[in-house]
Amino acid sequence: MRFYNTLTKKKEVFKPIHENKVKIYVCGPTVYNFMHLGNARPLCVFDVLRKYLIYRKFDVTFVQNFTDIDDKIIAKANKNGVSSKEISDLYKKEYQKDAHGLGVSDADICPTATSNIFNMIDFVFELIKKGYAYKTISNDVYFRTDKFPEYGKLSGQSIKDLQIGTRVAFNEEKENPYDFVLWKASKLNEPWWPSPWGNGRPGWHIECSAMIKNHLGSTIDMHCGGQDLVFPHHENEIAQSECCNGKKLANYWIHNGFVNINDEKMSKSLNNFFTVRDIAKKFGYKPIRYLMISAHYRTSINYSEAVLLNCKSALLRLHNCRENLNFKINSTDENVDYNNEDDKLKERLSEYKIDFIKAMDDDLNTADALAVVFDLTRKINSEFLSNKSKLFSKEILVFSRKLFDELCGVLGILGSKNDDRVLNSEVKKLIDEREEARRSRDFKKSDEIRQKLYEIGVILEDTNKGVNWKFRDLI
RNA sequence: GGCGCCAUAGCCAAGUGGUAAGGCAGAGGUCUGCAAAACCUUUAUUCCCCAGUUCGAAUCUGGGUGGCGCCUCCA
Repeated sequence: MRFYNTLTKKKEVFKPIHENKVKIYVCGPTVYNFMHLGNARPLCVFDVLRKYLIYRKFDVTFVQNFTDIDDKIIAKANKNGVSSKEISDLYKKEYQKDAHGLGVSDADICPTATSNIFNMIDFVFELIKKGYAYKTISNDVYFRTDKFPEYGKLSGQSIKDLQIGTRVAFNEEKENPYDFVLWKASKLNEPWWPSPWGNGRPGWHIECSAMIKNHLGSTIDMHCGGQDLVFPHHENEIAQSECCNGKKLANYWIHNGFVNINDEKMSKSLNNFFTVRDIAKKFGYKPIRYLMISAHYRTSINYSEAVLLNCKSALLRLHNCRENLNFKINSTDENVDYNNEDDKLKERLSEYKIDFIKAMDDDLNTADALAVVFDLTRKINSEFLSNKSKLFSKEILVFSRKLFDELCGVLGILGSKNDDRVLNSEVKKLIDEREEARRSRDFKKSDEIRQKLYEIGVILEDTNKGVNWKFRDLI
């Protein structure tokens, strides 16, 4: 298994610190608004990473934080005349709703910044003690970047060249323009916590460093996040953590690409963002997840309605395969014997799993893995589900379904199964009525009922084994 | 100014030295009462352009062109 490591700028063989245990930290959202499509990218991508590692029998501890204290939260709270906590609690809840819709599993630990304040204070205290940080006359605390010679090793930036840049705010209290804030002295109308440097609140970068140390320890296996976090956020995390702990922060740094609109980064500041909630209302959650993994995680993807509809169609093919296979299993006689042919078929089917793993092992190539899933779909359709296909034992059919579910499960792309829901009696009656009309060759009536059912949300397909029905809204 | 990424069919997208995966859309056929779903066939002599290296280049090197990102909060 190999991953592209931002730190070394090459694909590396993945080797966890402790045999088969993997500690992962993902930078989570600042909760001051609904999740937008850009936020959904790392969420889906790293959820697939996690599911894949678990699939490959790793013991994964997955931590994703919530930044619940921040300028934007405070600004929104003050604007709405409520507390910061009310804002962050609300959007945290809404974030989780969308995350679940996207098929994302809850992290093993999802700490909030405000529940780790004391760890942050300890962390800053330690940095000051070791000479890596200093307090200003305004009671802010800054990190001393020039005390860490390796500063810039993740992003490939050197402080010297950065100083040519024009975008850094001038602050005469700082020893060096690139020193970054660890602790902010309390201002009017802001939440604060007591500290050795006076009342205040933590800076953004220190939150992650402290939460990692608290929940995962000094060194973790993987640190993940969006490409825009490489500099300065992750660079600063490295500086803080490695100076404080004297140990490497993370062995593998994994960064996802952006979601673009017309080739431009989707962001709140550009005001070109779409919320996941709005898109899901229109197209459902599953096509969004599909879109996020349809390309390799490090490339940028463009969002448009046309592309999302494309994803929905692709997903429909997979969904049909599973539901048709299910129908086939439910309508297959128990007394068809398993035979040698089935053994050979099992072997051939297992090759798809090998290809899937090969794709995923190569820096989580979900696009290639999807191609394997589609190849398997064609195999299942042509082998078992075509009109000409012969009789198969239930065992081999169930084997195929298990394999199919297994691969789709790692990617998290398929929604609930048809049989997770039951038809109500009125719909059942209509289906029977249509069958009756069809048997007596009253096609006008049977087509009318079929159309009516379609409008209610049930699709009927006539097969040689009887009528196969599907819910229309499962994707 | 510094650092970095990208360009493959109508659209989305793998492939990164051995002769262009997969999906959507399109065309033709099979099946069906008609559908739907599915299957079969078909859809890039060519990978932004130019030059070079090589027996061989979408893939490597150099030079262009076009687009984007980070260096300020950001996924």
